[in-house]
Amino acid sequence: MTSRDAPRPGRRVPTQARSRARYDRILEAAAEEFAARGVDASTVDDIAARAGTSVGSVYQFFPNKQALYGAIASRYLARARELFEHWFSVAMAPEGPPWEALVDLTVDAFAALDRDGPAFRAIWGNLPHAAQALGEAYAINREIAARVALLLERHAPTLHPARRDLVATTVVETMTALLFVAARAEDPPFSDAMVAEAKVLLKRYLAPYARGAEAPRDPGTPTA
Amino acid sequence: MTSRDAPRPGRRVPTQARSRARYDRILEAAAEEFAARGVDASTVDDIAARAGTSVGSVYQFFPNKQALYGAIASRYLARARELFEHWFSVAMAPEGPPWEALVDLTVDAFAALDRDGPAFRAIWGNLPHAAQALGEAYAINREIAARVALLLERHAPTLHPARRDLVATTVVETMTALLFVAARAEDPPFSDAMVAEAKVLLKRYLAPYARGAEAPRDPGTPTA
Amino acid sequence: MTSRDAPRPGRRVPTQARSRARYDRILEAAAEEFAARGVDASTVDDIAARAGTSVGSVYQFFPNKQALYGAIASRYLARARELFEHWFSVAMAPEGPPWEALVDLTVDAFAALDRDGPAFRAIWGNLPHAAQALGEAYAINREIAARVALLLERHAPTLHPARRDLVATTVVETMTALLFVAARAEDPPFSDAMVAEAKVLLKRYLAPYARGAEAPRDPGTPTA
Amino acid sequence: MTSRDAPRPGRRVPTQARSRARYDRILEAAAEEFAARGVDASTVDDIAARAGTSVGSVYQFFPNKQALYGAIASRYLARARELFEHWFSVAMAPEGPPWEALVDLTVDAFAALDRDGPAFRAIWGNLPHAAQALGEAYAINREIAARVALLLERHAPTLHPARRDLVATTVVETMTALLFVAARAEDPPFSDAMVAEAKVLLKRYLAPYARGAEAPRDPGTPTA
DNA sequence: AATGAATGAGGCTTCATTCAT
DNA sequence: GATGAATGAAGCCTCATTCAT
Repeated sequence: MTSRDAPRPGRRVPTQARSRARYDRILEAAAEEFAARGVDASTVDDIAARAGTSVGSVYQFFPNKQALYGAIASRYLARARELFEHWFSVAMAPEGPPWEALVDLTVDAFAALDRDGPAFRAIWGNLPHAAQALGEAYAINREIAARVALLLERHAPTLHPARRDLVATTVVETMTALLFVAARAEDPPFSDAMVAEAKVLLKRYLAPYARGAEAPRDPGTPTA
Repeated sequence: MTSRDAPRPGRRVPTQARSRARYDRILEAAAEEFAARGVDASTVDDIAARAGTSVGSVYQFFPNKQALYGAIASRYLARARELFEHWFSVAMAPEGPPWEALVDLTVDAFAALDRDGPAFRAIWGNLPHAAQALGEAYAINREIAARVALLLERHAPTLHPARRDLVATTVVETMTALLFVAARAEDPPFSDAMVAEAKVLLKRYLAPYARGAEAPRDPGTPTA
Repeated sequence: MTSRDAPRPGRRVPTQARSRARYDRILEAAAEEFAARGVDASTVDDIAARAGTSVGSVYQFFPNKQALYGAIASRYLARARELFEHWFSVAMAPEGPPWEALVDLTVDAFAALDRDGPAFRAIWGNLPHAAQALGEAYAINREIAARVALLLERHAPTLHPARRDLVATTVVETMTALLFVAARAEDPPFSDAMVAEAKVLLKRYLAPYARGAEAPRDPGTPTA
Repeated sequence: MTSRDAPRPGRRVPTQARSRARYDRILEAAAEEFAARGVDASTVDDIAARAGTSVGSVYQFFPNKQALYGAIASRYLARARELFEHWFSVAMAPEGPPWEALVDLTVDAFAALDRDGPAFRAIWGNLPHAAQALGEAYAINREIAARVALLLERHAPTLHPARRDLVATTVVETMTALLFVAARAEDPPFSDAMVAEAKVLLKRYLAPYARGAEAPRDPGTPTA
């Protein structure tokens, strides 16, 4: 992950490693600033200072402030994709876990992703910047929702495709919102409770869909 | 919170009809700008132009840009409070509606609130500014959640108080997130579907709690 | 020239006149800075300070630094055009002055133009900026040379058109260069002598062409 | 002016072949950049890249960017001096060429100097930098004009010394300006025509002075 | 000696806020 | 009160120069 192959012992990690470390520190600092004050209120100078470097170095790696947001988001997305790829295979296995377990696993996975740092808060608290930073029409949630829709296709096959997208969007937005609250909270027990409650909510919401049919008797299912 | 008379700090609330109209136009213009480009990217000049006035007039009514956000949020909150007051009395009536209807009514009421203009998007899309604008530790959602907790007290009396707050927060954040998506969508049918789905979700989530007990058999209820 | 029509006596010149004066002061200051240190070495802050205003005011009138150069050049060009228009009519008159007088008049006119301020030095000492400031392919000298070519058409009708452009260019570049030296010199007598010498040079150069034919015997005329 | 040995301030003049080549490449690259975009718009990085080295190497040889301009100008001047030295001796010879031939030779020599590379354009297109780079009060043209004055002393001995300087300056500025236009032109035939025209102009201008007296009847000679 | 990553001063420009009219 | 020109602090970004490798 760090360098390609083991350099001659005791040498030559320098520039590469130095650079890489600096890059990481900058990204981390940016995420912290973005999470704490918002993208717009964060200054590149402050980010550099927090990263222990100079503005110049920031611009060595990133063409502008937006690009910092973009890099953070991309990183996060890459990891999120990995996660999904993993749960996908798990979920697809002939003897895969029941869907409830899948919800638990997914929420936990995302919650873990969030805990890894302030990146999560930086991204979801500044979503309007995503479009600018990742290409005009791009939306992170859209991408994640598309993957959730695929899961639904397996676990709620009778759900009408159009409805499926609606449900996927609902799931993603809800999970995101609740995990965001959890991530923002200073109080760890509360965070944990929030994560747990998110699971409860999602499972109650999805249960009727997952039952294999659209649960005709459920009072909450719209007739239209 | 800000009493009607006694025009303290935030400059004076205009009385003359002319002024009042201008004040409203400014707030409306600000909400539109905030919703469209975000608070930070909106300039006071643009807001004034959109309102058909001059910067000077904006500063006649508002001490600074943040105050515009604050005023929009306050207005929104005031209306939300009214709504709650109303549903409260309805819900409290001896022969009040069943809780499911209450969910429908509330979601619809909020959805209507959103439709009244871009204020909703302006507020929820720029939440980080809420603290700055409304006082350091203030959070809109907290206030709304507190009122939801009161409703829960009536409809899910057996829910442990601590849990109640958690549930209230969950409900508010979820509803907010989903209505935000609905409000943001360009596509009206999708918006409507989203609102409908929000009701479904909330009802499925709350049903076990509302059943009068913590629904011991529900698989989603955490044991801890 | 200043305001369109006499305002009610004792009133309403204010804003208009104020603004206009500021605009002029800024342009003057810019010309001085550009002439003294070059466009690139001049800072907008210094220009504003020299003009007795703030940067903001500079940007109220000009979108960027280049535009200052552009405005100075345009102004100069407009006046130069006026001059030419004038000499044109004089030169075209049935009993117009002999061409030698025309050279004197033109050089004097331009020399006067230069004396009006540092604009001349600002422009000709920073010519490379002309293209950027006035539109990609634009060149001031080209425009002036084109007008000189018209004069040549009258006074040296036998000169081959292609040659005419060459001569016009030569005249303009030479006059410009010499007047530039004169304008740059701190020593007024030297400046005057330089201007006089420029006339001498141009007249000696043009005499053979003006004689009505290409002066076959002139040893300096190339055979090719 | 800067003696060849004794490598004082401006860092050391390289001796090793490798170094020498690099030094030359850097200077050439700098001249090209300066000619193409101007001194201020050229970055040291771009120069290094064009020279196929690194910034560090540039600073090995030159203490700062100005010094690059200075070195280019010095080099050019050195060659110009050589040229003059040569024509001097030619012109001084008992049976030297007539002055007209000398003009042709000189213009051609300078034109050749220009063609040797972009150095000429780099220097004359960025004259404001000459003072900074070569010492506060220094002016290249002054030095060249001084040498031309020496030639005049021989060929127009009756010219009053004060006048002589004026004429020398006029000659230098004119020649420079015209050759600059020629050097800048993309179109080779036009360049050649321009050079030819410059000879024509100079010969017509100098003829009366060279005739050995101040040509009393010449209409262009000022009486003052 | 060569390299190029790191530094940070400083320039351009924006825009919240003030204030003269 | 209303207007919008004026102000200037502050942010983004560039690039000359330094310095560790």
